Amino acid sequence: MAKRRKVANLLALAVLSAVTTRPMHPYEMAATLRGWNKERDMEIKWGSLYTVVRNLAKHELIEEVESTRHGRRPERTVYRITEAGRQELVDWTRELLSVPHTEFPRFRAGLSVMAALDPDEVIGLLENRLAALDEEIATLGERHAREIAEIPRLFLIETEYDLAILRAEATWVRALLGELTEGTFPGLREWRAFHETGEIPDNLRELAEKDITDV
Amino acid sequence: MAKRRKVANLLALAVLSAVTTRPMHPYEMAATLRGWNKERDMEIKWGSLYTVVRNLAKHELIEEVESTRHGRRPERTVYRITEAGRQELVDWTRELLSVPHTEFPRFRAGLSVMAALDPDEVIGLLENRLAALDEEIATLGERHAREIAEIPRLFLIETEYDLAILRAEATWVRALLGELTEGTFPGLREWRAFHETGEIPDNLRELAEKDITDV
DNA sequence: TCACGTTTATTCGTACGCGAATATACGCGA
DNA sequence: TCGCGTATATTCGCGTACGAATAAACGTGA
Repeated sequence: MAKRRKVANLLALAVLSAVTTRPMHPYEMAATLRGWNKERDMEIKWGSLYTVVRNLAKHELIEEVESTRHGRRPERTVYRITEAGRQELVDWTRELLSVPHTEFPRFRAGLSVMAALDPDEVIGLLENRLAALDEEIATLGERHAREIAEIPRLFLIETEYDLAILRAEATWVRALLGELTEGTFPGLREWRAFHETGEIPDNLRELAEKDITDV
Repeated sequence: MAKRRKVANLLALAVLSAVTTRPMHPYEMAATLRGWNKERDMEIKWGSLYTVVRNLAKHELIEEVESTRHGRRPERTVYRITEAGRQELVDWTRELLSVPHTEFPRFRAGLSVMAALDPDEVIGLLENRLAALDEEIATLGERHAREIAEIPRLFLIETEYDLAILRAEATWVRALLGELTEGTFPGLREWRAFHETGEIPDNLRELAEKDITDV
């Protein structure tokens, strides 16, 4: 499914959704998206805005309406969405909702090299993480409670998703921490020994060389 | 906390962890990382390998050991990790484990523009997603069960994390789907009406213009 | 009213990420 | 032993994302 988009940057999706409401010039798009708090939903780099807008126009997903100049200010080009653009917005949204895309959170990368640290240090680090997670969950939860009074749930749904995932991560970290502090994590002894003596256990050495043919 | 890394690409972290075991030349690093299934843990683009290695060397996190040539083959440069490199690996791992980094999964972006689609279509899309999620959870679960027999849990911990998050997402999607199919999702009527008539309800129009001053 | 910070609005330069190309060597079947 | 597919190993060129620079206009407090 997940096809190649003519303009791949997600900021383009946001721009399309903004110009759906009415024609705008780039800075107005930025203001609109900021007003909608779109920065909470995706990684937006405002430096990419004009590039993205130009690319959208190049591929005729939006088109120029007029170009005016006020006083000595730089020229402002107003764009409107095209039929193809409307189609792209809908099609892209469909894809994002229906096709799970394998993501690589940085925490996952960290976990994958966790063995590089002493287990006792890992305990401390995970405790820090957990505290930060709990705090973020609290903050987000309060904000959501505040906003749900004014904004239809349809437009806060991403926050609810976010909260669910954050809670799941906190739960998982808490469980792992439990195993580590209580010493029930299998292989904990060898892991600790490795960091005390600096010696790699035989079974691990074997593993490290797995699948590596002599080059 | 999260400071600027001299080499920011996560592939650099993987390279550092590879050359920790013994000095290697780039292609050997690739083979090692592939043997460790590092591609499951982070987005790895092999086209970036030589750039990353060069940058690591430039910043003296790894250093050249020897440069040999076999027959007419291109020259092979063997690198070893430096003390600074070892430090970077440890420090980076610490950061990844302890500091939660706000991520922007694509699904979140999709949810944030969900209103662009008809609710009845959304139901179908989410059902697709759920099916795919369930299947992936099953596959991952089986693989984990198979591998835990041979590999210490310490090196499968990312998979367990992955499973936990996938399960949480599946649960959340299932719940949302329930509300949509049973019609208990608040504002569902307005959402549907908007897509039938194409008319934006007054309270939404107001919202859409929120925070946008006349430009 | 004038100095100065903020908002409005866009352009520019470049680092670097990465797809694709390149080129040799090796294994193995016919 | 010859041909061909695959593995070995690295270089190159292009696009684009994005930080930083630019600059006018506006608001406001003294």
